[in-house]
Amino acid sequence: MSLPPRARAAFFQAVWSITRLIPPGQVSTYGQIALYLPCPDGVNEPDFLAFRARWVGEAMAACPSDVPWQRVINSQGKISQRRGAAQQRALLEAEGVIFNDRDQVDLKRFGWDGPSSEWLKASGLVIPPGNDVSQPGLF
DNA sequence: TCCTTGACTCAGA
DNA sequence: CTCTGAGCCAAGG
Repeated sequence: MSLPPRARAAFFQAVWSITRLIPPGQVSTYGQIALYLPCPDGVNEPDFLAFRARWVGEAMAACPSDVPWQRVINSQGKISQRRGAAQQRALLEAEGVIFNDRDQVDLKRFGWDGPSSEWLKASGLVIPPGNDVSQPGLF
């Protein structure tokens, strides 16, 4: 399977749009953002489900300067290791996000609830089951 | 064309 | 809690 350039560009744009909604002092995860994105046409559904979170990571690696990329971390509540990780932590701490002694953020406390159902509907994105109620366990 | 690397996540041990 | 393997994509050398 392959992700056509147009679909890839649209996927990245959607990732960035959602990321821009994350308020300062809160964080989201690659997997959480992926939940709102539909499987692009021509893409194998099972493969999409397995790789969408990684694709969100790819989108973050190529994001425009107006995207608050620092607010997206991994599902363990940690900053994914790479060049720039230290800066990401510094930016988050400056916003009030607290890391524990294992370099993790408490997603129960700092995790973002996600876009409103109205926003998702207006954007043509996926409204995950239970989006109207909080799901502290997932994020 | 082959090989490597990469901002992921989940289940199992 | 930590570590590994599976999933098997996309870009660049």
